[in-house]
Amino acid sequence: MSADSSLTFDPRQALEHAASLCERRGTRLTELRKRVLEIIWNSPTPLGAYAILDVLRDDGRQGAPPTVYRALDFLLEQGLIHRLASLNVFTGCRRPDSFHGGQFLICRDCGQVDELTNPTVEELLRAEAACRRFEVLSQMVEVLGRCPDCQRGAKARDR
Amino acid sequence: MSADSSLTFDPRQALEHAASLCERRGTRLTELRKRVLEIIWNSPTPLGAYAILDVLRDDGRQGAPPTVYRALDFLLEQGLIHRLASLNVFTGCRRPDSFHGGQFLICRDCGQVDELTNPTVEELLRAEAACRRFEVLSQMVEVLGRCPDCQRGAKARDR
DNA sequence: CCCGTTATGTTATAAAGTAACAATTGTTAT
DNA sequence: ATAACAATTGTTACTTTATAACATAACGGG
Ligand SMILES: [Zn+2]
Ligand SMILES: [Zn+2]
Ligand SMILES: [Zn+2]
Ligand SMILES: [Zn+2]
Repeated sequence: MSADSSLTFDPRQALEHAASLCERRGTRLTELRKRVLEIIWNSPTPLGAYAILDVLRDDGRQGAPPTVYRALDFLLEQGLIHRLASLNVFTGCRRPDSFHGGQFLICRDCGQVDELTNPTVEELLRAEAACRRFEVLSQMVEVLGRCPDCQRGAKARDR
Repeated sequence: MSADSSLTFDPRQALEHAASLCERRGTRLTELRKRVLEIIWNSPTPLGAYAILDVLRDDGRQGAPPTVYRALDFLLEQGLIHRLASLNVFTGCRRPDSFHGGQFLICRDCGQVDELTNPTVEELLRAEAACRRFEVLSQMVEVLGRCPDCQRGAKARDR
């Protein structure tokens, strides 16, 4: 196990990282986009677009659905967030440097999410695609289940 | 490469297979549910719930969204179809005998879908989950890209 | 400063999914 | 048979998620 400086875990670090990434790329992480990213990182569980919109409105900012969806589109393009299609929610990417398909463990009960980055899975899928002459554009892996905490909770209740 | 009698590719076979499966399980593949499954299998590309509803109405049958969603829920429970979360569509399962997480190659351009059943991918994900003490309930792999046909089409247009 | 580009504000609407209750059909036990 | 119960389907109304279309504002190079 080696430390990996590119792994982001806390909001502040993620935002700084995102800012420098966008600068390097010549893309514009505007105030709105940065704020949406911050809202996502500040949440313990992934948020839906309308939940993000609610927070923006609490900020006092005007906004309608397109405001949020456009910011989300940008962040998705930049690989700064992932979309969990099975739940219609968005979560911050912990490895925004390298574009990659998302791999997630999603807790059915508490909604918490753990991002995997298993290169073997990605390669296996690429290989499967290649032998079918299928050109891969993006990959999405979503594993639904129960996190350790929620398993304990359920067991405790069983007694 | 060995032939596998449990692989279904055409609607008629899939329906027969589904009927016998449900009979063995003591679950009821009613006319409505069977018809929804047939509609899904008859379509060259996965269908959304409302597209299925349109076909039902063409049949002359009454129906509202819940009619379709309930039938879809049943078919999902029985493992007779999969839901592609990234597109909000449903597709017939080619291996309904063994419950499994879905693994799909989805063509961005024509919408056609190829179902993979790579046990190594499933095992790898289970292993990743296990070493995080995460209890797996279901898996979903969606690879978005371009099928061979659509690659050729795009190339032809490039000339 | 001017002008083209990009980003955001705004209104309205489409698409996907569900809650709640009524009516019907199927099943089981007298 | 028929009453009682369970499962399925019909029906109405609604919530949530996402996008289209157009107006306004901010940015950035000459
Ligand atoms: Zn990521
Ligand atoms: Zn949990
Ligand atoms: Zn399947
Ligand atoms: Zn195609």
